[in-house]
Amino acid sequence: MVTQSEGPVLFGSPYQADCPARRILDRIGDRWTVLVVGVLADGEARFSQLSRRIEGVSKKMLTQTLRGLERDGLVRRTVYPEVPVRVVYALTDAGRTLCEPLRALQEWAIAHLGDVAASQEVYDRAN
Amino acid sequence: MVTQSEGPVLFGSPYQADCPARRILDRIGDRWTVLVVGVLADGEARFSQLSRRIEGVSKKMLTQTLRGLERDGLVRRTVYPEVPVRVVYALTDAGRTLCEPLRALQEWAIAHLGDVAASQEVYDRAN
DNA sequence: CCGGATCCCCTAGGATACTG
DNA sequence: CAGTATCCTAGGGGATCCGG
Repeated sequence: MVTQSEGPVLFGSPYQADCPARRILDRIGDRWTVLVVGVLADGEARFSQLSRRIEGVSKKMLTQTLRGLERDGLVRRTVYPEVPVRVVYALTDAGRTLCEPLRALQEWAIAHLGDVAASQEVYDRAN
Repeated sequence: MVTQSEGPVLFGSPYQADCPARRILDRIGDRWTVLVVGVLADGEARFSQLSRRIEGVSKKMLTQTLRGLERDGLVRRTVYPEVPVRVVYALTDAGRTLCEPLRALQEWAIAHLGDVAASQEVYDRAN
């Protein structure tokens, strides 16, 4: 099964400009991006709600991350010009499609984290 | 469909010590880790081969990444004490299970990169 | 309440040279 | 060939203050 011949198998040469691996890594390689998508997967949220649910994120990083996702068309930002402004963030249809692969990753994590931890212990004991 | 109730919701509270999201992000958040696994998905490889296929990675980072993967039990390192030493890296069974979710991500990237680029252009034009 | 603008620190990680 | 050790700097990202 590990065979591979032609076509854009695996991750190809990671430094081609148009290499998908590069792009996707630039996007999800950033921890905050993934966490924001994770929270928004539960439904829309306001800035302060995101701030609270993603403990440890600074306003600067949260803003920056949301701008990036908005630019990518994965998140929609809606401003309600009320008295104190209200801003709501939600995943777009495109953004929602990203949840699936992310969930697969999370499931992998849940399924294998125990083994990984055990392996680490063995490794550390031997070193 | 975006409803959610109980259970380990997508990424939950990201700062619990045992939160899977945290762990998995620590692992795949790093670009080199993902690229190494991607290359090894094609089969075992020597240090210099990895070095060549993953253009731009420094020896320091490659070593560090491989050590991390070995510690996690995802990669097996075999040393052949020949004249010039020969060292071969290969995915373990556990490591191979990680290929699937990663592939899903890559497929997402391929499918949506065009839209993302288009969205960016629109966004940038408006700003 | 949302988030822009600044300052500033710290460390991830690249370059280089050396060893077994 | 397969690393290890050392040095050094770019910029990620936190803290803080301000404006709409």
